[in-house]
Amino acid sequence: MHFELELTDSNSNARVGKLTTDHGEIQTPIFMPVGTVGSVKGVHQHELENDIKAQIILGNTYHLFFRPGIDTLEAAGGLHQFMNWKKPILTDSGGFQVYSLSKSRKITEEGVRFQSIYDGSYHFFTPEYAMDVQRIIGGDIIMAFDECTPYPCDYRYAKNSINITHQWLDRCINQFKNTDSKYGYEQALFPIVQGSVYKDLRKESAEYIASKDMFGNAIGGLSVGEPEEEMYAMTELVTEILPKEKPRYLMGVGTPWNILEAIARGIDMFDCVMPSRNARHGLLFTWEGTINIKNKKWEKDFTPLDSLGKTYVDSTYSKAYLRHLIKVNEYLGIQIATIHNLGFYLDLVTEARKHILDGTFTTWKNQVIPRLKERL
RNA sequence: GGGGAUGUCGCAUAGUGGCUAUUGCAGUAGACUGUAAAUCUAUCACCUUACGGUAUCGGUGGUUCGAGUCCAUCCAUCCCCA
Repeated sequence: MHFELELTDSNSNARVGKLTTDHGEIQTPIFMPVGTVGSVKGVHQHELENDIKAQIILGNTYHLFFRPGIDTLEAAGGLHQFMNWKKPILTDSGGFQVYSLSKSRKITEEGVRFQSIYDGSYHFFTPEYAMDVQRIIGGDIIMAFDECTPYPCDYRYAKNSINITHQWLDRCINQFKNTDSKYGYEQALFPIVQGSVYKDLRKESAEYIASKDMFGNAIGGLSVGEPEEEMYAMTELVTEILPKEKPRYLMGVGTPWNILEAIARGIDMFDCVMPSRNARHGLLFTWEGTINIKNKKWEKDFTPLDSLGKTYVDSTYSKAYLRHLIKVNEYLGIQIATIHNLGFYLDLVTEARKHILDGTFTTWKNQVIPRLKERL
């Protein structure tokens, strides 16, 4: 795997780069659609590649571990083969699910004991096991097993938590180095910075993570409910510490404007459920603002779904038609909305990339954000 | 012509004497940030920004301290027999 930093903006920390994996190249900054259980909900792999123009997607260790299970995934030859997605995949470690799903979980230095949401069975995940499972799933990029702290989170808890996350990281790295890829292509392990909204903890964590000299680095524990300003401040602080020549991934972010602000602070990779989930719920992101397509005002609006949108659904279907499909619960409505939103997110980062390259990023960003925030 | 049944807020429903008439759907709006989410929340008779107020169970009349619920009658719809 190889990352080439092509250019850094002169007016901001925004960067353009190219990440090369055994499953192809990724132009950064990039948005990675989330495909939790072996599918990006509502769309075909064909649409993902050709219409949305996704360059890499996510899979989730926690959910895939339970369904279909690692035996099936291994027998299938890994997730790429199983789902017939030939481009890169990144898998999350399950650390976030242990935080967001388990009511009864016990975190110790050894690992996490938690109850499955599917059948109530008890499981014990360790950093080593999280690596093993991710070897089997076979993502090109795999994530360290971390603890994602909630917001708000008191200082003592956050401080203790980064210690555990850091210890776990060492064990992840050991296990990662002591095992091999199962399917003949390279996998890269990304460690994760934590530290809640505390500057000194973020700094300490970022320095620790940077010292591990891994292929790329991630920032976790943000966009969990904290004010946007805090999220930006933490991102800024951490990106100043993380090495410039390695890709930086801000986990779970975010709104279109969050993404542009984070790009300005030196982030290269994003993932978020928002475009795909909100599509299913009828909320569309466009260059002119967000649209709640379920609103009565679109009932007889036969103009194109998104006149500035670049996917074929944007010009093929009208707002009134999509509103109708969503209102009557037709699957096609979800499919169209998801293609639109994910297509828009990919267009967003592509435009950002262009503007970084031609030196107009900051002006463009400041111009476009107020419009993105409009409610149509 | 004879006999029977049923009428509850757009639709469908619960409710045989007692406190704010139930629930679902539809409608209207809101939420959603490393996805247990095609989900969740609010609202959903009328007036009021709100607090709050006024109604209401096909119509009318009656019994009762009190009626969606009991009685009479009318109206509407459906079914059966001629």
